[in-house]
Amino acid sequence: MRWCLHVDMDAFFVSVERALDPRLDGKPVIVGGKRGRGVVTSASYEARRCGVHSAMPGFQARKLCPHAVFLPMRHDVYREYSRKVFFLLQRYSPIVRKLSIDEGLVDLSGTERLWGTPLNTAHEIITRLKEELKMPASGGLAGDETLAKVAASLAKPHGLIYVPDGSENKFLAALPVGVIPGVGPKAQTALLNQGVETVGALLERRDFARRYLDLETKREETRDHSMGSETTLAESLSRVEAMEEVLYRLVEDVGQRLRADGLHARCITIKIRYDDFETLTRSRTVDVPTCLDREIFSLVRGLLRQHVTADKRVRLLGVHASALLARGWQPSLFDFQKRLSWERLYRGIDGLREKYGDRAITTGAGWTKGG
DNA sequence: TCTGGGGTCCTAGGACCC
DNA sequence: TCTGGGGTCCTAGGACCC
Repeated sequence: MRWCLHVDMDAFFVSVERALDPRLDGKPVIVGGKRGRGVVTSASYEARRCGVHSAMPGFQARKLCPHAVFLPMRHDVYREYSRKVFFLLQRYSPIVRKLSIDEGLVDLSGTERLWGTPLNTAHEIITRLKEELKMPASGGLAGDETLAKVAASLAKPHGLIYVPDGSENKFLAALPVGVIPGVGPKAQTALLNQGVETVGALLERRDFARRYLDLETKREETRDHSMGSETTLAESLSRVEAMEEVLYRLVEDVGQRLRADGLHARCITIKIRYDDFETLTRSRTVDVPTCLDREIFSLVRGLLRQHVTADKRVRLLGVHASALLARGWQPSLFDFQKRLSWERLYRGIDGLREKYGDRAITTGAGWTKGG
């Protein structure tokens, strides 16, 4: 029998802040949403009682919960705590999969000899997370990954739900279809219009079940990764030159991350969002994959000038790299030499930044305009 | 001073090729 | 005087997740 434990941290970013500053215990705490146009990233359960939830605009959260403690995001700190969490999970099984910064899947199959029944082990893990790391978590224990995830989401906060072998259908039948990972508001509405409200009803409709409930076929690990950087401007822009300066900073960020991972991108995309929230993306695929700021910038600048609407103000700009390759492309020898020296230069800059901070080297105006 | 930023996956149309 | 048609790549948009 296979046993999957899905572990999901409760209000993870808030919990990390509390682990570092116990004075926050018991108070409504909100991470993110401080800047003018920011949104809530994580809200403590005290804050949620006021109606605050993640993705809510900051100004709204402040209105609903003015006495909350607002904290800025500290990504590095959360990543460090995430490592601690997964280090603890790995004590209980050699097979632990990281699903996100605050979610993991522990395969407890065959660990009975070492740790006792999967249910006891699951309890133990949730308890240790709380006691050793001060990280409250919820768990779902089931014979299937999807089921375990659903169970964990229903166990929140700080609970554990166990779905015994053979009781899967009984467990699922009465639940709304929205509990299925991948079924969001749109799909839920579409299903509701067809008279399908619960997972049980969905299971009876073979046509829909195939589309939404394909629990068996697991996705292959052939993911075509992508990475990007985007920013909502504190103030919307109307001058193209000002947009280009922002774009260059985004390009630098993406280029640095590509080089850090030893990746080259074949497809570069620009994202533009106007004040009225109309959003467009325009992409270019290149023959020679690149990780060079100057090449990426030249592409996105071209796309910007070609597609930006002159009389509308821009509130967000983004640069994304996709169709990422580790190696395997064959430029001509001449190009290769030339590119290699550029790559070396950028890597040198990356190194200095890592050592002395992002402000150590800034690009001159000539580069910004030059492409 | 309304509506973040990091991603993945899917669909659909058109170009192009055989 | 008729519209095949399958496969792949590129592009754009959108749903969804944390």
